[in-house]
Amino acid sequence: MTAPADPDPLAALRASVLAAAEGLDGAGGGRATLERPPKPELGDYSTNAAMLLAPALAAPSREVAERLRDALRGSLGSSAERIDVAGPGFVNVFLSDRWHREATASLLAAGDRLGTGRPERPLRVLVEFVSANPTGPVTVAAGRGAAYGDSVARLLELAGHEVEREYYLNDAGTQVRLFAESIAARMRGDEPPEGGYAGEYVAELAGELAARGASGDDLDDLGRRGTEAMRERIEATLERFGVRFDSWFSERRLYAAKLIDAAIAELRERGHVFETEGAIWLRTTEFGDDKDRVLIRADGEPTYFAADIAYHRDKIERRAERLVTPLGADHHGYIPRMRAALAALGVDPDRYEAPIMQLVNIVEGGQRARMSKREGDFVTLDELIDDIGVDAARFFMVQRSHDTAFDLDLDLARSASQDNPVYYVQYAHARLASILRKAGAGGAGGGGDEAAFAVSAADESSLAAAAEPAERALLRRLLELPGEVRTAAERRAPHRLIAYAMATAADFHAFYRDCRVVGAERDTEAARLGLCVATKRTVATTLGLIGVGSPERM
RNA sequence: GCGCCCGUAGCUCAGUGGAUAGAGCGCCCGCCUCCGGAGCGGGAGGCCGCAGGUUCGAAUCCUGCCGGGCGCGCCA
Repeated sequence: MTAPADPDPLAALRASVLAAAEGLDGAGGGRATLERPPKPELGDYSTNAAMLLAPALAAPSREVAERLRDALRGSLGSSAERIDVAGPGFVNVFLSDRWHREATASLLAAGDRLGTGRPERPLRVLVEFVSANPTGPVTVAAGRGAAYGDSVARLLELAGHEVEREYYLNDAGTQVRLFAESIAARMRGDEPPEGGYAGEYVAELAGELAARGASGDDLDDLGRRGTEAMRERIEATLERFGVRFDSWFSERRLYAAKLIDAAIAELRERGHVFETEGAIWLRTTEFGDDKDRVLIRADGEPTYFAADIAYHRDKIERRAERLVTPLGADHHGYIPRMRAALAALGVDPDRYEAPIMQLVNIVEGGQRARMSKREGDFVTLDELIDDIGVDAARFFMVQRSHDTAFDLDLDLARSASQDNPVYYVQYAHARLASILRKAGAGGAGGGGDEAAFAVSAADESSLAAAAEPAERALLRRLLELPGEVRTAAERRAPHRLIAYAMATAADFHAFYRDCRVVGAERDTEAARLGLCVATKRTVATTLGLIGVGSPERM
């Protein structure tokens, strides 16, 4: 019974462990983990299942572990070389040469679909991100949201979900009016109004718009032209950053299509709307919010919240099953009311997810750059890219959990550009490319022959077993990719990929040190070249998820 | 005052119940007749904020406290 090229050998191994645990008739085995022991001498993989089962079986965990070990000996057969019980009841598995050979073959058979997931139930996910007001350039803070949101979108796609990237354009309302007034003031040669936009770009924009015949008297027109000009700039910046949207959803469209009225009508119909003090309110306290919220102000204008309800209702009507909406930390107080609004519409609020983006401080010369858009005193994403490049910018911004505020030290990012972590990973990729070129597997004219080579190497019978510890360590690392992608996608945690990429690069460098590839004995060379091909694809895939390039040469 | 987030090595941060807590940077010591030294190996450096609790086992879960960030508008 050969099951060659199992698409995910680790998943298969985990399934065997779970099946064996279930066979012991205890409850609670479902939470069992399959992980790597802290020391390689302890085994290739380890499970804690016995300790979880012990209470239900009313038996000492060591004893349960021994029974589990016996069951696994039967089910794993020749895949396992040895199975131990250790410590309080860990079951440690040492896998055989055969298993390693099959695992290598499976990596190569996966081709460029490496890491691709197939969830039990693929979801339609709408990732709305950046959504910065079109009243100024993209700031670094918004850039972090862009890097994060785009990586989450890429992750969800690779994990097998259907993803739409959307930018919500606040091209209506108070801020746009202020923006228009600021432009008009500059056209007259005046200072912008109190609370207006003081940035130099406003003056430049005023000049451009005047040259194109815009009038300083028509604020609606100025607002429209001004926000459209900024939108184009924003789009260009994000494009440069490697971020592209499937759709730009205009707030103005909500008004034009009477979607706000429709949303409020539905809320009223469902009995959650009331009027007092001349305003129209939504009773969000009924759904866990700590105070009720205004939908229509006493002056008759809908609030931002009302527009946002209409927008999210529209997302639901477009059949989005999950609404992933990274928000700046200063908006986190907004989440309970949005959840309440969705609940009031009869929508499960858990479909709405708002990961909170904590601050990123740009530090230069030991000082924090200020980033107030209205005061025009900020670092733009374009400036950051000019400074440290797209790859470093995306790598650094995704490196840390979205939930953690961190300092991005420009001096460090610049001066470290030789020893930058991003180059560490990219260097591994370039080195791999070089080895494959040397071996003739990369082909002189490009990577075309690499795939053909991989296919021929995917026949496990031609491969030597990975015998060296460094080979096995690298192989096991590569096998983790599907699980890493799944976990990172589920947790909306692309920063895990950085850690994985670094670990993969480190394992590769150790392998490179210990294992001669080109010129090794025939089966060994084939196996090692196969490992190189798979490693190169793994690194490229992982970096690709972060939007970082994988150079063939550096 | 209330709510959310954070507190882990000198610095920036990983680690959402497992074995002796990790990475990068910085510091110290080694390694290029050999597939790329943008690399590798070794070392120093930790009351995982504090105090209780839960359990076979806690950086991880619960409670309280201390410290920091961000919110608490008929602004967006």
